[in-house]
Amino acid sequence: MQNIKLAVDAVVFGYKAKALHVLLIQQKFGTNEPYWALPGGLVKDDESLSDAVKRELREETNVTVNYMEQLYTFGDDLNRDPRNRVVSVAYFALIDSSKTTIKADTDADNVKWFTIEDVPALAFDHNVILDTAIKRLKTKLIYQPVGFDLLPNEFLFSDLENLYCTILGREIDRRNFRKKIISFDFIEETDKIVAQKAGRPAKLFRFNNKKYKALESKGFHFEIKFA
Amino acid sequence: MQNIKLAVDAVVFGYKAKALHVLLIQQKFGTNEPYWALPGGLVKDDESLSDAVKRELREETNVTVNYMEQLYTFGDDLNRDPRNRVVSVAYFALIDSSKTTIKADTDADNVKWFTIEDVPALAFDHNVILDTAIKRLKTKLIYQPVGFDLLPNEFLFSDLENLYCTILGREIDRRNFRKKIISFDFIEETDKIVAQKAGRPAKLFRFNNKKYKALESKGFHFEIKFA
DNA sequence: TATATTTGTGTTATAAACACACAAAAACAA
DNA sequence: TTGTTTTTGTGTGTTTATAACACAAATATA
Repeated sequence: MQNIKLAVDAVVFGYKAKALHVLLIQQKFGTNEPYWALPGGLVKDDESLSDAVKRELREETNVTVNYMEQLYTFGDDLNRDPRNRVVSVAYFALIDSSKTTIKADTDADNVKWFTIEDVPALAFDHNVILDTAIKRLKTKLIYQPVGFDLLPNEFLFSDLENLYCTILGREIDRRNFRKKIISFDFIEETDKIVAQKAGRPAKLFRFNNKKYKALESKGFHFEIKFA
Repeated sequence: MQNIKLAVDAVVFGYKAKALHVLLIQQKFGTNEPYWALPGGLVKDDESLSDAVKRELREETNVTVNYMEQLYTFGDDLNRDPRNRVVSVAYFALIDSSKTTIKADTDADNVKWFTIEDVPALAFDHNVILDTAIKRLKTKLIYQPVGFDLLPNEFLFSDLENLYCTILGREIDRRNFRKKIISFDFIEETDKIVAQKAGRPAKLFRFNNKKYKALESKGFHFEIKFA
């Protein structure tokens, strides 16, 4: 008779104030020390894995995500949860944080965005899960147009560029970046222009997912590489 | 009280007779219809996921793999196993089939290599798992030097080329392919020359994993693309 | 010794990536 | 109102990588 518990955890990324953020929760456990942790919990018997993540995210953080995929299943460390043998299927999610208001709900005590640099020591092996997710995000940014899932529908070029710079952690040439992105047919220039804090006002752009999907099905491969 | 079983399954690829093969088993289940299936089974309480796969592979097929990584966790279909709720963590493995002799062992009835084209209807959702693994193999061939894990230590260029052609399912230019591969510092020419069935004898080449790892850690990115 | 088969090799053309600097539009301060 | 600061917007030449392409060398076999 097997006695292994199955859980799901979610790494939810958002991009605010020119920095990559991750969504963490602090659960109330009686008088236990209040570790921060990734949102997640045990899977129910009659529930799919992806439904379980969505339910936990709803219950604990009240967010809905733009993009989600399975990340990795953590089950090699037998004591990752000291109480039980728990295997966790981790998910990777992206969110437009500008249109989301997080709130503590039923079983969570506290929900908060942390910039990646300020993430504290987390419960269980959640720092390892987070590191895995950050690596995945970096490679996905290059090979798939997931950056747009971290931004509002209509975005400034400078925000997109800054997102790539800060997440990948390197300088990029503004002109070459812009040239490349604009060469994609699924990037649309709107006729809206917004004022900045200082300097010349900027155009808003839009990512057309329908056009992207059409191109992708014709064999197009998104890729953004820079030195 | 949760009642979900946790299993592991392995998709083991081999390359023989100029074709991609996968290792399947047929278990004895009393008088049940003998479906072919991926090697795998339930995880033990005191065993890591990767140990579980290795154990099942040893017990059921007696192979040791060159390369293994976690593939995906299948747990969205609640009835993928009609008997119980079973969530399976699938692994992806590569093997040099020339130096491996498979054999039926303790709890397996029958073990066999199938070419990808000849794979029958498998047990559970194993055809879905296999398809996922094939996709993963195709992308890994392009971005990581895993092709060498399907070949003997010392291999013919024509075998490597044929491996890429058949797995990716497209023609490649022999001269450009060779030029590219040889340009990598981790490909070594041996001084061995072997006779062919017909035609000019060919040199043996070797993949130097140590050199590859050194380059990789310096930021080198393997990539093979062809039109 | 001629024929079939497989290995081995170079060059040119085309496309993509890289490096690089200045003008335009606005806000703010003097 | 003028100049200073800040941010957006744009083009070209250089270098590197990919793409296309054909014939000679070495062996086995008829």
